[in-house]
Amino acid sequence: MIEQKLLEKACTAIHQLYEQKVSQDLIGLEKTKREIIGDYTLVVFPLLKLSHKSPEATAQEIGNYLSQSMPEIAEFNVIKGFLNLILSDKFWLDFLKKNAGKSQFGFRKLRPDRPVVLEFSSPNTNKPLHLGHIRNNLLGHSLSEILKANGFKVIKVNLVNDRGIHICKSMLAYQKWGNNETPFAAGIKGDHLIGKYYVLFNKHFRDEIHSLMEKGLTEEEAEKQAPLIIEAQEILRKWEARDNGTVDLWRKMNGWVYDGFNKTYQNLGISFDKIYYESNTYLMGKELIMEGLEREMLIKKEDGSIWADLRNEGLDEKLLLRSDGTSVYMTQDIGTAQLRYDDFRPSSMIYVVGNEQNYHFDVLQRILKKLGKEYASHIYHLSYGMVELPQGKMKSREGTVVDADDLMDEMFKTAESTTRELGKADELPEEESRQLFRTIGLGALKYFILKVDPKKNMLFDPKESIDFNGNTGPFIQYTFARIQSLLRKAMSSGYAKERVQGSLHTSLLPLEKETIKKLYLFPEIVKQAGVEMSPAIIANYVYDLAKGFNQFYQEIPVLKEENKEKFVLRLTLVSFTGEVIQKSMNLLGIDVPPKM
RNA sequence: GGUCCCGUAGCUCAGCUGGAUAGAGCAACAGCCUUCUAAGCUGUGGGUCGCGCGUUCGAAUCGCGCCGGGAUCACCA
Repeated sequence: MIEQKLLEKACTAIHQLYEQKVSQDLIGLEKTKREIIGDYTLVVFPLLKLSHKSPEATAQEIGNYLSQSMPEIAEFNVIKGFLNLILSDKFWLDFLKKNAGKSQFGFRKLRPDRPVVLEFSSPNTNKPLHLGHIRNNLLGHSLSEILKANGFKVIKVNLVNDRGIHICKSMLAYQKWGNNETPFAAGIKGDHLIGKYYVLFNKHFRDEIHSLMEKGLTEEEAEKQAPLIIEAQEILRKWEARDNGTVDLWRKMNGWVYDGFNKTYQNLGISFDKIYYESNTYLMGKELIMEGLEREMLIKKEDGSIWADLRNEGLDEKLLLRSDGTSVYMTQDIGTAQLRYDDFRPSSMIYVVGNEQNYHFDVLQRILKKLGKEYASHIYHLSYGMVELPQGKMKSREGTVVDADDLMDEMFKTAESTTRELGKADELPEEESRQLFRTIGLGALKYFILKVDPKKNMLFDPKESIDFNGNTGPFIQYTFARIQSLLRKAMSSGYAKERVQGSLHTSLLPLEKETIKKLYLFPEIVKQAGVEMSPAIIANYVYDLAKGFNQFYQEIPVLKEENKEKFVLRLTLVSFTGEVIQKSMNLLGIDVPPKM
């Protein structure tokens, strides 16, 4: 990387010129602002106490030294104490020649380390997936691709919350009002069918609460005494006691949900290497807790409940097993962590889970540490923000959710109508058109979500459909399609054969250089996205690249260029840009179409 | 109340490991298709970077204090 070399040389320069040792962190090196001529800018202000000269003089002296000792530097200028370095066209051309067409460009070789276990999705089995889950799934999938690009072996795992009071509510409602309905007979996806009964339960539950409150109970009392919740709790007890009928129903209904989830996952284009079920992992959790109790890492209260005492860490006590011996959410997460560790001996375990669970993961990590698990310090919670609607947070029970399947269907339809309006599907065969609408619709949706910093809450307004113009997935896909079209034409012209042999000795136009500089950034962007676990960094980068390329494309002819060197340069630049756009989009889990 | 997160153009978002006149897109307005795909390109207008104080040669960026919004603190998940 040229930045590193510039920094080292700058240190040497200071040492030579001012006889002072200097560490690299004191030197500010950054990309030159767009309005100013230059490629890299060295900020000299922090160096003035070493040079004892004016900013201008210092910049001038360092500039002289650097341009003499580095052939890559063609010239430099000094503006207001900023030293702007201009690299030679040859440097950029060499970079282009060396990396264009290289399939590994920007990606690290596989490290010998142990794998990374990445958990995402983690749905409850009582309702279908919604937009919040989409964000989770897209982040998880993209992150796995980004980590792979950074040389990690990644194991994608899903933890299905298949047991607990929530599924019992759906089961109860189904028993009462289901008439043995099946997804097949009803003609709806299994997860939606179960969701229907979950909503039904809550509707009747609310009714019961209201009538109890009219009889003088407080809301809190009513919520505990309503017959429906008592019946649901009874189902949970039967389930834990392995009651045959209950377990059979549970199995049947969960099976429907899995079929539904699998369709949604497939539609979204995501997959897992291993699926854990809470109904299995909570037992391991119990075991670990009993073990921790024996070794006096945990405490037991008089009523028999078991707790972790975190008060000397500034937190409170945390319940791990109820007085009746049943487990809570934390119980199974402890078990799951251990199972994962035993299964894969990972170097780290990443959890993609919403920021509403920040406290939970903080506590989980501390408890595992308390239990003496060394892997506790290698747990990372990728805490992402909520997707909010204009009226606030999505709430399943209040019906204010954007359903994942509906949203995808809507995206496909919008993609279709927009594409047809533009007349772009006219010559495509039916099957290809269908594929294209999917690619574009998903591209718009995925990019819309992934371009936002994962940590931040984001807003989705269902009334305003997701855009296809401007800073969007389709914009980038379109740029890629134009590139492919141009390359196809070049191939048929016969010139293309000379592409690789071209010596590329020519000068660069500003728009050419701008694009090359953006391509040069790609490896660093991939690395940064990995370190920060942020697909948004890739998304914003590839938009910038596509935007810049479109300016180039608009202003500078490629196929009509008669100078062979320039033709070869531009064609190389075009195909390389296509490669990097494709790689970037794939890191986001987005496909790019050959035509659109 | 304790802890944590957020507050940048009318709207959605970048920029935040301190650096030069704070950037995109959408929306509005004005241009560009006998030239490689106009889902594109160019231009105009639009900002007390929530407020105040501090650190610094230099603060949207760091620190402190307010104001506003959100999350969380369950024998829920």
